[in-house]
Amino acid sequence: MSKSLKTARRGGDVASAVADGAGTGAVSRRADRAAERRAAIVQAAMDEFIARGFAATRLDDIAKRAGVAKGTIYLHFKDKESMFEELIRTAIVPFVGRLAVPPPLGGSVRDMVESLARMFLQEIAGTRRADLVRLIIAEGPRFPAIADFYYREVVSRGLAAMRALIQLAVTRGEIREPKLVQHPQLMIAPMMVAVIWKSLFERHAPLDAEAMLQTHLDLIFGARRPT
Amino acid sequence: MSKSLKTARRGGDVASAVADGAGTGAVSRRADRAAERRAAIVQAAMDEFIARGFAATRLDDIAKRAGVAKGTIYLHFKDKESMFEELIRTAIVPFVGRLAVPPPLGGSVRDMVESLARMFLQEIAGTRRADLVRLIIAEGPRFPAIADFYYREVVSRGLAAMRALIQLAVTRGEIREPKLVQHPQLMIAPMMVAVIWKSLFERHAPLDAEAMLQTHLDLIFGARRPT
DNA sequence: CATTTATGACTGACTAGTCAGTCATTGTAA
DNA sequence: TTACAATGACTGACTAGTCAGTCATAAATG
Repeated sequence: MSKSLKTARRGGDVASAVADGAGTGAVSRRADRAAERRAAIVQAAMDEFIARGFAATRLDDIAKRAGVAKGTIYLHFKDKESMFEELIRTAIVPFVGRLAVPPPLGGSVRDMVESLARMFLQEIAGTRRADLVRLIIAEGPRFPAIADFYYREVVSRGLAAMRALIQLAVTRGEIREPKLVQHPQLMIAPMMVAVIWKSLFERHAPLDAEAMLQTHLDLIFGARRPT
Repeated sequence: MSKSLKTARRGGDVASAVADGAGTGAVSRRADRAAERRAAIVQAAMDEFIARGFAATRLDDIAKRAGVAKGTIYLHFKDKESMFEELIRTAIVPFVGRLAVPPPLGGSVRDMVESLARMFLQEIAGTRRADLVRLIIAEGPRFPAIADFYYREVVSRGLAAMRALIQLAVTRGEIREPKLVQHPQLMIAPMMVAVIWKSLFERHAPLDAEAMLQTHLDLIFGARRPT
C-alpha cells in the first residue's frame, strides 16, 4: 500500500538544479516540478491544519492555497488522514537529530541547558512551530499514531537527554536536588508553558520567556552570585 | 440576542429535588424535567466535544447520548457554536470561586501551595477535566471568546493569587528567589505539564504527579530538612 | 382544551474522494 | 534536427455521503 510518493529521484542528476537566476523561475525537469508542488501542498496543508485543526480543514482550501487542483493532492497523499499524519511526522523529524545531547563539553551544565532552552524558545516558541506543538496536543488523542510517534521520537528522547544532563549536574554539584533526576519534566515545564502561552494568551499579556527561563534556572542551579 | 437560555429558575422551590428513590425516576415538575434534560445535554455534549473536538462532534451523537431528540437541543441552545462556548463557561465557573486565595492563615506558604496543587492534581489532572483544559488549548485559537474568557476568569486570577502567595513567601523568607514574583507561571508550569501528560502520554509512561510536585516545591522553597 | 415542550424526518449546503480527459514533457525514429 | 508517439502529472466536474439547523406534528401538562 501507500506507494503514492512520487518524489523519489530517478537516475543521478540531481544537478538540474533550480538555478532560477532571474526570470520566470520556470522549472523544466518533471520530477522537480512535482517535488515543488508537493512542497507547496505540504506548506499549505500545514498552514491550514494549524489554523483550523484537522476536522475543520478543507482539502479545497489546501489546494487553492497551494495553487493546485484538488486531484493533485491525491497524487501525493492517500487521503486526508494520512496526509495529516505524514505532515506532522515530516515537520518533527528535523528536530529529532538535535536531541542527542552534544558531548558534555567543557562549560557548565547550566550553560548547556541554557543554550538548549534558548534555542528552543527561539526556534519553537517564537515561531509558527509553537502552533504545531499545540496542534499535536490538540489532535493527539484522536490520532494515537501521532501521539505515539511524538512520544517516541521527541518526548522520550528529549527527557532522556535532559535526565542525563541533570545527572551530570548533580554529580558535579551544580544541582543540589538529586530527586530532579527522576523528574526531568520539571526542567522542561516552563518551555511548554511558554509555547502554550504564546499561542493562547500572548495578546492578553505578553510573556518574557527569556526572563522566566533565567528565573527558572536560578531556582534549579541556584542564583548566580552577583560576581 | 441569544435569549435561548431557559435554565433560569422560576419561582423559588428548587426543592422538588430528584428523590428518585427506586423506580422510574419519573419527574413531574415541568421545569425540573427541562433542567434535567438540559443537564443531560450538557453532560453528553461535554463528553463528545472532549472526545472529538468541536468540528468533528455531531449534534446527532450528542442528542443520542443525552437520550433526547436533536430538536430538543435547539430548545436550550442557539446553535452548535454558542452551545460549545456556553458549555466551556459553565464547566469553568465552579472553579473560579476557589481561586480567591483563602486568607493567608497560620501555616506556611509552602503548605498552602502544596494543598492547592494537590487539589488541582486530584480534581483536574486526575479527572476528565484535564481533557477540558486540553480542549481549551486545542480550540482556543479558533474561539477567541473562549480563550478570552479563560484568560480573564482563570489564568489571570490564578496567576494573581499565586503571585500574592509568592510575594508573601518572599517576605517571610520562605522563598529566596525574589524574581519568582515576576513569574508565577513557574509555580504552575508542572501542573500544566501534568495535565497534558495525562491526556497524551499516560499510557506510554505513567507520571507520578505528586512526587513531581514535591520535587518542584523543594526546588522553590528549599528541600525540607530531614528533621 | 389550550398551551407548552418534544420529536425526528427533512432540507440544503457542504465536502472527501474519484476519474475521464488534457497537455506539457520526454523519448524515439527518420 | 524535426516529427511523431508515449507518458504521466495535472485538472476540475462529479458522486456519494454527511450534518447543522428547521418545522410540521405529536405528546405532555395544567
